[in-house]
Amino acid sequence: MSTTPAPGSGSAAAPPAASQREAQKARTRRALLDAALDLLEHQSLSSLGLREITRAVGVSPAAFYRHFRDVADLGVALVDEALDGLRIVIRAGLAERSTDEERIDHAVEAIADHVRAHPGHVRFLVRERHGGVAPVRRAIGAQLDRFAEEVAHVLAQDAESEGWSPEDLRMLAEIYVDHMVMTASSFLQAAQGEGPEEAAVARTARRQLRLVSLGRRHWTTAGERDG
Amino acid sequence: MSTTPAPGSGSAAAPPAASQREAQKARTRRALLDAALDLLEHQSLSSLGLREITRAVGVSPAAFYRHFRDVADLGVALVDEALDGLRIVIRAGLAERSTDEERIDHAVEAIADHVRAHPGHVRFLVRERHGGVAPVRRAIGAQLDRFAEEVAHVLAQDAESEGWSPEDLRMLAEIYVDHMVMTASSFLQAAQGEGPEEAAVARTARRQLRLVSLGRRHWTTAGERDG
DNA sequence: GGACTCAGTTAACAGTTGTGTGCTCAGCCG
DNA sequence: CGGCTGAGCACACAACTGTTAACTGAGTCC
Repeated sequence: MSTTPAPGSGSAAAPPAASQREAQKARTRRALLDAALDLLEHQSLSSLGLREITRAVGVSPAAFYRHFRDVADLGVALVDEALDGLRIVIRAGLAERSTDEERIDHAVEAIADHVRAHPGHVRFLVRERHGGVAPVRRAIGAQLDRFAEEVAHVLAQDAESEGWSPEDLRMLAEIYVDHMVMTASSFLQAAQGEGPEEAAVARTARRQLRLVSLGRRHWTTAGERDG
Repeated sequence: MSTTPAPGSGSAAAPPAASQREAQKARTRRALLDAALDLLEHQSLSSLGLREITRAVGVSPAAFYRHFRDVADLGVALVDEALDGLRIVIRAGLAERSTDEERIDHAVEAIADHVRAHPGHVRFLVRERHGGVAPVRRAIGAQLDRFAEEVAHVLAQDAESEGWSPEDLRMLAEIYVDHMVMTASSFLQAAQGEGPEEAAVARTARRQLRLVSLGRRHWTTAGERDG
């Protein structure tokens, strides 16, 4: 049972005048979200039943409707939660470090930490990114899109990015974001004994990022054909 | 309703002495697989019901057991089908073309064609790669693993790969395989009006491959730190 | 302290699900 | 031809699903 707090709740999110009443409401809401996350370890959202969730929490099925319209609605709530955490971690890291080498090491380590701290949220994200529930899939897509835009913006401020078109920066950012998701997924598998161990995953991820970073350095001197 | 043949059935797969009896059996088996694929357009495997499939085909629920033990079992059958097709297409293309530019253009076009020809299979693959049904997830993982190994083997025969360790070749191959899956997924979204159009997806994919290819060319002259 | 709000309850609704048993009858084989 | 095999059928089973309705009672507000 995951009793870890929601990823976003680390720094911001002040308790909004909790009048014992809405405090209790918030607690069961959290319980529903957490129970859903636990159940989603072994299935995907489109097969997760409303009753299944309420049973795990210990409330009646009807109580669910006081918090969410749908299971899909709950899913969308989970998306926001899951990606807010990741964005904060990575963006802060990227902006500060100087050399490529440092940035790569830090980013990979940050991903590993995040996966260790919030495995449920990460699994949910990776699984439902292409999953069967349209609203959730769209929500994840939109969030990752926004994320890529931010990364592109950070990259634009590097000295190396001189002469890069916005389109190419965006393309590069998408490589990074996709790679991040894949790496997170690999860490997750490592954590539960499937596939290579965590150290090997980190090593491969670093090398891949280094190769991309190498391609980036030689891009403008070579590229610019193709329409 | 997809009435397209299975991806693998293009070149090999001779009809194994179809005695009208097992021919009919094979036909309903196909019907079950196709119906499942259609239904999976709007949901994921872990929520796909056995009765749902048989109802779509027009046979009784009990008939299902003559062909598959489980819905998960049917899923594994779909995995083999879906990846056999892709592997043949890509591997053939990669081995023949000479310059990077040609290979990239050809690979992206081959992916686009394959997605157009077998959207259901591709969607299934992308969706269930991280999906909630363990046997299917493992089957896809194993197949993609084998795929990456083959790509690494092809890459090893390039002149550019001199001095590359098997581990680094494998790392590079994984970039390519993951990128291929992501590209296929983007084409799929494009085909149904979500996200950028097909031409834009192809353009971005080509640029990304070009950047990776650039990193590859400068790898050995720069790399080889990190343990 | 009395009216009110509203998170959570109980009970019932009509469908649905996976699985088992025994049957039928077209196709195969000697 | 006659016997056998086995794909598909009809039917029944208990268990489960999402959703609605009316109700309860603790917390809030004036």
